[in-house]
Amino acid sequence: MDNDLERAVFAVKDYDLAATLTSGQAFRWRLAANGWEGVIGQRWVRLRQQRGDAIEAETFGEAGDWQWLRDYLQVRVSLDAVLAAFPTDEPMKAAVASCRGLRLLRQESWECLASFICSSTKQIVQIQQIIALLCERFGEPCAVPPGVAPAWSFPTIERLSRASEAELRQCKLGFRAPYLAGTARKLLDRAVDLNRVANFPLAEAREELCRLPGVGRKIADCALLFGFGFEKAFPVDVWVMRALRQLYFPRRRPKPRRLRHFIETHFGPRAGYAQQYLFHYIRTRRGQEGLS
DNA sequence: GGCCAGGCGCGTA
DNA sequence: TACGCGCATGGC
Repeated sequence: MDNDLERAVFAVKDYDLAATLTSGQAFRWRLAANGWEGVIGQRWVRLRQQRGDAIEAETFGEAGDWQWLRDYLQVRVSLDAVLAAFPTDEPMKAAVASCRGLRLLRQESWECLASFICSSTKQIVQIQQIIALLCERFGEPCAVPPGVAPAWSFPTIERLSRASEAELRQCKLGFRAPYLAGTARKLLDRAVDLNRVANFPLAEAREELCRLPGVGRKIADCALLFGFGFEKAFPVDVWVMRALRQLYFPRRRPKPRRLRHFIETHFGPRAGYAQQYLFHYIRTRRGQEGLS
């Protein structure tokens, strides 16, 4: 194998790489001395934003035509087109103004689903720790340049289905351990087939994912949005719920039914992007404007 | 030391 | 359909 550092540069517009990689959709990116280091598929990758209008990428070994990275970063998506699909209300304007350039990534579906099974009632830092442990223990080592921290691929369905609950608990999964193991086994048995889910309409895709242990509506929506490309999926976690209540229903108590209807009708065909802006906005304005 | 974290599953009203 | 609770673990 020809182990060389290969490099490419992608022209981008309205792309905030740092905000995107740290926005709670992917959990394997670390800021090192020479840029953001992570793993995509079996490849170690380093990314750097050059000024505002380019992303420089390096990998170690065969990079091929780099389409795998264009897909992951979604560099061809026009942010203008995304923002044009948003509602024009004040909360959305404020959310976009707070972080223009925030993007959605397109991750591998199994890794994305498994990552979010690990995420319930955990802070982002802890999710990163759990996933790092899983990769180190059950993944395969990646080729990395000399002097760079070791890196591992995300564990396969097959490998995690063979992991015992005790082994998973050692990765700090806690009560999520049987969920992750159970989901891996069900996928291995083809009781649920992720390749088929990709071609379903949103509601059916969600229903199918919810048949997996540890996967409810929120985690299903995260996987559908970040791992399958369903742009209308709108994951509601505690932060997004907080944003919706404070920004759209102040001093009211919308019932769950009403809230779901609002979400499905208000945010348009790219609601998932809108959700990501609201998530980032409410999390970063904590402590400001007297809001708790 | 108490509260909270990119929730889910299950029991109950 | 809508709550309430337990479930591990760690950051603040």
